[in-house]
This record gives sequence, C-alpha cells and structure tokens, in this order.
Amino acid sequence: MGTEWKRKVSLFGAFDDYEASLSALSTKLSRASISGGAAAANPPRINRWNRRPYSARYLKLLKKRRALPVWQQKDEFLRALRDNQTLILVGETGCGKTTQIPQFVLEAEGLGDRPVVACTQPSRITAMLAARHVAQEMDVTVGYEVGYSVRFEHCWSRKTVLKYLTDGMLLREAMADPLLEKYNVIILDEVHDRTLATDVLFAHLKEVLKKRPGLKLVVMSAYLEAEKFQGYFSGAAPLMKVHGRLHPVDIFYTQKPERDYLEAAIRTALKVFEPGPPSLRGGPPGRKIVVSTNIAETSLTIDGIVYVIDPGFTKHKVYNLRIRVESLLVSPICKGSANQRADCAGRTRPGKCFRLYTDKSFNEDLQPQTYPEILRSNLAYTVLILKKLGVDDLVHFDFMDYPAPETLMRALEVLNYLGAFDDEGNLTPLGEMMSEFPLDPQMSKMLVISSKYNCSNEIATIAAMLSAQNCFLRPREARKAAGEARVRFGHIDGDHLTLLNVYHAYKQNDEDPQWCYDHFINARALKYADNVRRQLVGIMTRFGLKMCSPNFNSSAYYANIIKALAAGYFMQVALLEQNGHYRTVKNNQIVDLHPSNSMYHKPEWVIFDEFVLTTRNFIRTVTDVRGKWLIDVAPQSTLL
DNA sequence: GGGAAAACT
Repeated sequence: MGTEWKRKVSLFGAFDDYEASLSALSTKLSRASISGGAAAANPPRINRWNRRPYSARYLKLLKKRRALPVWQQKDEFLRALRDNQTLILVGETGCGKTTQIPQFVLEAEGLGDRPVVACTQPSRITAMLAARHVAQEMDVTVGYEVGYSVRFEHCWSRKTVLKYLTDGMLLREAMADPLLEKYNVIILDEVHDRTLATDVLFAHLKEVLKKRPGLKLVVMSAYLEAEKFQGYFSGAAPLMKVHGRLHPVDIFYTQKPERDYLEAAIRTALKVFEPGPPSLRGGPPGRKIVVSTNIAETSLTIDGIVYVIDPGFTKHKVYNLRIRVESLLVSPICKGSANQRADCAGRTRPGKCFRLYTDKSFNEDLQPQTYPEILRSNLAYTVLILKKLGVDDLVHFDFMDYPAPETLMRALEVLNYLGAFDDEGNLTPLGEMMSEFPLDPQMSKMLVISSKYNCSNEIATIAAMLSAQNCFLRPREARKAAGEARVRFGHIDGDHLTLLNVYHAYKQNDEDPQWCYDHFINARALKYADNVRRQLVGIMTRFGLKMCSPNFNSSAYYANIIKALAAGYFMQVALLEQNGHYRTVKNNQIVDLHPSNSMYHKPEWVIFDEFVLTTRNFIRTVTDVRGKWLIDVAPQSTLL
C-alpha cells in the first residue's frame, strides 16, 4: 500500500519575493553607509580585542557575515540596545542571530572598552561550536577573547569578552554570584526551547535587572510568542524580527492518518523519492539516511539534508503529581516542532518534508507549543537552586509559566525531609552543601552524609553511575552473551552494588574500551560516570568531606554503603506484600521489581532509584535494605 | 521476565 500525498503550499511561499527584495536591499546598503558605515566599508586594520593586525581570512569571513539577514538590522538593533535595558529578538533559522548578535553587542556604545558578554545555548555542542565559529570570525583564539563554558569543559580566560555557555552553566554561575556582576550584557538564546534552566534564568534575571540598571538583557527566540515575552518583560521591551534565510520547503501530508509511523517512515524513505545521487569521488553511490532524535530540531545544522520525514511524535517527559513520578510518554509534537523539523530540509537547498499525518490534524490537533519543561518536571532540584539564588518567596516568584503549587509543595516537602531546610524554610548548612552538587537532592544528601558512614568513595561512584546512562548493553543479536556477561557483575544484595562492581572492574581493566566491548559494557557511559565522579569528588573535597572507604574485608562494608544510600533514598522505598508484589511506602503504588535486577531473592524492604511505567509499574535499580536502617535515617513521618 | 529521550549542572 502506497501513501497518497497531498501537496500543500510551500511554507515559504513568499521566499522568492523575499530574496529579491533582500538582494535589492543589500545593493542599496552597500552603496549607502550602514552601521559604522565607513568603518564597515574600510574596516580598521588592527583588531581591537587582541591588538593584532587582521588576517586575510577575517576580511573574507566579514564579507560572508555581511550577507547574513541579521546584518540588515544591525543599526536598528544597536539603537534598540542603547535605548532599552531588555530587548527581544525573533530570528528565524539561518538569520545568523547566534553568531552575529553577540558581536554586534560588543560594538555597542556605552559598554566600556572591554565589556563582557554572555550568550547562553541549550546544549554543550552548540555552545562550543558557536564559540569556535565566532572566534574565527573575530580573528581571535578560542579560549582567549572568545570562550565557552560547559560542564567538564571551561575554555575561557581573563581576556574573554564573549563567552558562550549552556543555560545550565549560567544558572550555576548565578548561584555563586546572584547578580552575575561579571557580565555587562546577557543574551539568552533559543529561549523558545523553554528549558528548565532558561525559565529559571528568566525569572531570576528579571529581578537582577531591577538591581543592576547597567545590565542589559537580550532575549532571542526562533519563533514568536511575542505577547507572552513582551508582557512578561513589563511590556516595555521592544521586539525585533529578522527573517531567516532558508530555501523553500514543500510540505506534504498523508491523506489518511498513519497507524504505524515507523513502518510508514520506512516506506516513505524507500518509495515516494527520486533515485539517489551518483557516488562522489569514488564513494558509495546512493543517499544517506539520517535517523535523528529531536537534536535535529535545534539549531544544529546537518549539511546536505534535503528530505525530511516527520512521523509527528516525540517522547517527552511528564510529571505525574499524584504518584510523584516523572515518566516518558510518546505524544504528538507541537506545531513549532513540526516546523523546525521541516526547516531541516531547507538549510542547504530547496527541500521537501513528508509529514506522516494529515493536514487536518496538523491544523486542528497539534498544539501550537509544547508545555515548557518547568510544568512537566519534579522540581525538588530546581527549588533547591532557587533557594540558593536567594528566592525566599516561591509563591510570588515571577515564573513565565507558573508550575502547579502542589508541585512546589512536593519539592519543599522532599527537601524538608532531607534536612535541606530548617523550620523557617531557610537553607541549612546541609542544604547549602547539597545545592552545590549537580545532582538530585536525594543523591546529594547521601553524598554529604557518606563520610559519616566511612564510604564516601563508594557513594561517589554510585552517584556517578546513577547519573550516567544504563551501562549494560544488550544487542539484539547477542542477548544471551550480554546477559551472561552481566551476571558476572551482579551483586546479590542489589543493583546499586552491581553498579559499584562494574565501575571497579572498569578501573581495574584500565578503562579499556575493548574490555567494555567484550563485556557488553557501554564505554561511553562509564567514561561519563568517571567524569561525573571526578567532579563530585572535587566538590566534596572543597567542603572538607573526607574521602574514605570501609574495610573491604569487613562484614560491614556493604552495610555501610547501604545505610548511606538509605539516608538519601528513604522516600524511595518499597515493602514486599504477601501477594508477592511490592507497595511503595510514600505513595502506596503497587509495583514489581524490574526483571533486570541482580538479586536472587525478594527482600522485605528495597530502596529503588527509578519508578518506570511501561507494561506494568516497575521499580528499577533496587537494593535490599534492612527495615531498621530505614528507621534510623528517616524522619518519622515519611515511614507512616 | 523486560523495552529503548533529549538536554543540562
């Protein structure tokens, strides 16, 4: 059965007109003087930032840069920046906003000789790529005048005037320096993503702007929620719109809804296209098919993509307030995502996008935007950060979208049980320490407490392993072998200890990737865990927490570790019932041990890391714990 | 006896 396609008008129907007017405009502009007119036509020979003569490459790149759409509005932008504390810029994909706007800002009047500008990105990769790219354009070395800062990688110096960083990293910086005083201008980029960190920064920066009249904020988004953003920033922030430069993308819809989007996607890829292109320079002939997650929806450009097949679904996080569990659900995408997916086809030349749904469902069923992450998350960690930022009154904190009050209450409750807050709701010294760890509060609690149980080395390892992806690989073609390999790491008392075994074995085998491969261990996950562990140990050492291990030959070795685990996870405990199922203590949910667990018995009490809703309710990563140990560490009310 | 996200600190 083939799929009937219905052709719809191009998303960029006005493109030709737009391009014509653009080229007319650029001719006009090259005659007239644009911003810094004479200077732009005859750029200075000495680079202001490193006092070196400009290279030939600089001039070549400058020519390219000046052809980007955002340059048409450089003057307008600089005027708006001069006259306003906050401004909003909507720039479509391909307009050059991420690379050019920060450079414009550096040229703005009134910021002094060496301003420092921060520009946030939603991902590490875009932050690093943007920094490298802009350093070239500015004819400086990345890490000096232009730098970046992402977790595990800081590449900037005291000379840095422009720093790209992940939004989470700027939030971290704000925790140490709430007024972010080292920056003259902060640019929040890709805010349409509405990540948790961006939303917290929005509300926080709104306060900072009142306290620092000299600070300027530029908010950049790929598409418009103009009223929302403008209304949020007191209605005073001006809005600029820059059209992107994309090639036209034809959109096709299916005539009927598709039942199986995977099957339909494969069928579409194999049938509805022209033959693949001939081979290039002796390479294999044909067409490359990229299977991508939602990373392709972001500003990351994959060169040469012409066709996009969009099944119309995404897997995204939802938070179930009633059972206090985050889970993943496959759900329809929003219109914004659909358009971003289509945009991928038009980056390098005109393209086509095949949507595996009807135009009717696009128009009538898809929401304009996904709910921002802050409305779909457990906020325990976020609330800890907010407290550290100095937010005393969560109820009146100015979120752009306000989370359900119950979600905030739950978060406060968890933090209170963990001992992060005192009775007045202020951070305790323990809470202060916990907030420094890039971990969920249960985990930071067990880390801080672990020295007392003489097992901080082991708990740091377990926390790191829990932070990484599942380290056990199970390739379809070698399931049995993978299962056997896994059993060799298994610890009969539970999965947390199994993770400890895996890490130890990894280190004993010199972090050898081949060893990982042979034992069906995900080498990348282990490498990541090792990075995390190093960072955690760094923070612990800074706080003067002793790094120590119990005597391995003592019978108390594992008991100590599990007691420290319990000190953080006493709210994630389940009790075996007579019918063989477990009941979670805090929310009375009937659950089963996930079959991947490493125990040969069903303990009366277990600590679990995750609650997963799949074919049934499972608890995953579980460890045997004595009831008495729980009573020792848990506040009375949590076990009732 | 099972089912897989992305990103961030």
